[in-house]
Amino acid sequence: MHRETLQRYMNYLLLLTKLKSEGRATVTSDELAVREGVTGSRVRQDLSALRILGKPRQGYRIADLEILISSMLDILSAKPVALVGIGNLGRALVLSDIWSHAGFDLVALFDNDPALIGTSVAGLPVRDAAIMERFIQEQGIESACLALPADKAQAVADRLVDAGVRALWNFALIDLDVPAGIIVENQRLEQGLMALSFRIAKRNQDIARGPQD
Amino acid sequence: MHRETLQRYMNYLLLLTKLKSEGRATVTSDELAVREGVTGSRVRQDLSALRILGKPRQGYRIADLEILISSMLDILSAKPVALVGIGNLGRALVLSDIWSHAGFDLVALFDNDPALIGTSVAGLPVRDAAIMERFIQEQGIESACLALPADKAQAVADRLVDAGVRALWNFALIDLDVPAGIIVENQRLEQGLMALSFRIAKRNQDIARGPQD
DNA sequence: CCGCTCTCGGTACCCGGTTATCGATTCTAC
DNA sequence: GTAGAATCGATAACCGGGTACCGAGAGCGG
Repeated sequence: MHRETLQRYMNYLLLLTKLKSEGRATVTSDELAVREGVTGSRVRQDLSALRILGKPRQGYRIADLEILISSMLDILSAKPVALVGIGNLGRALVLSDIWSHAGFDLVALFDNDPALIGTSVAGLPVRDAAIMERFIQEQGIESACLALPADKAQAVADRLVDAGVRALWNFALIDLDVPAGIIVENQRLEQGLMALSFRIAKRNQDIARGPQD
Repeated sequence: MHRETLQRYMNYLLLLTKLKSEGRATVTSDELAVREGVTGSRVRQDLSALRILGKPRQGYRIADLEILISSMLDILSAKPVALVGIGNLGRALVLSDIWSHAGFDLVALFDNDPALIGTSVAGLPVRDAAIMERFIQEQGIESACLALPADKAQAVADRLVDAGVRALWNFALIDLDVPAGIIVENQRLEQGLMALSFRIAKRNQDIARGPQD
């Protein structure tokens, strides 16, 4: 599945949550399509791929969509995950509610700063990074989040993989080098900002060239 | 230009920086291609679109690529940008070096927490959100970053747009409703984590189905 | 009960992104 | 200087995601 398709599913889910909160029970393919800048045909194909059936003149049942998309993304489970690096970014992530929304259960925090070790964030103790491997092995944790400076990320990633972690969510701006089969999802904040820069430049060019085109 | 193409350019840039730091002066299309999981043909077309010329048996000059890709993304400029919301995420962003790397100059911080107003982060004073509109108008700031809870983001976005901001980098997990012509770049951390969840589920399925396929 | 309308499900088509291919060019080796 | 290898630039072929279209079924109005 292509990244863009996956993103559409996630956006459907976001929109469904909003619709449900408004009391809606069903939604048509065209409604979902407009928000994504895509046609109803595409939405129907997306949903058809998940074996979701709608009804003519009614649309799709929102509850069904939520369950099926969620289970495809496997965000209803509670995969244990560790977070390494309790800086500002790490703390922001700990305090957010994204973990459960994405099927994870944040169970451990690690840092190597003596001033932080032993403190708590959102009820979770910050543990000494020195015991990281042992803890991860004992708990059978297979996912980890790296909220570290770029120069420390590779070394920590190596240690995590050795300890049994098989999926990494990486915020450091480097290309992690990991063995085959280990999943790395890079969250490149910088790229979002660069994309914004590009879009601004493009808009300004377009305006300069022909405002009414 | 499609999002994926844009991302390739940004990844080229990231790799070029790394290569340059290793002392390399030129790079071949195939080298760039491998990292992106794409063919040399595609890279050559990407670069050709920027009117970048390479030389047979040598490749492309890294310095040229950097300049041309950077100027396409307009990341060599220093567009003033304001950041609203000095929580953990906001602080992490202030302290990062992404702004200059993406062609922005972080010039103002805003929050409405009296305990924060007047303090400094990375040398920048946190200003009272009450004077946000005036400051932005006076300084001619056209870009802003929203590092706020979802329930406050829309209201702040409205105020910013009224004050003249025309591009938003939004970390709140909502679809901002803005007038036509205003650019919104959503940085959905949640989606990165969901994508990781999906990829883990998919890998586990693949392994269960046929390890050697 | 009978059309009418709306929306789904499936199919065919289209377009653009990706790959493959080939001639052209330049560097290396001898 | 010449042969050979490597790599670019351009073009053609391919492929798959996206769209358009059409028939079918479900609700609505009379």
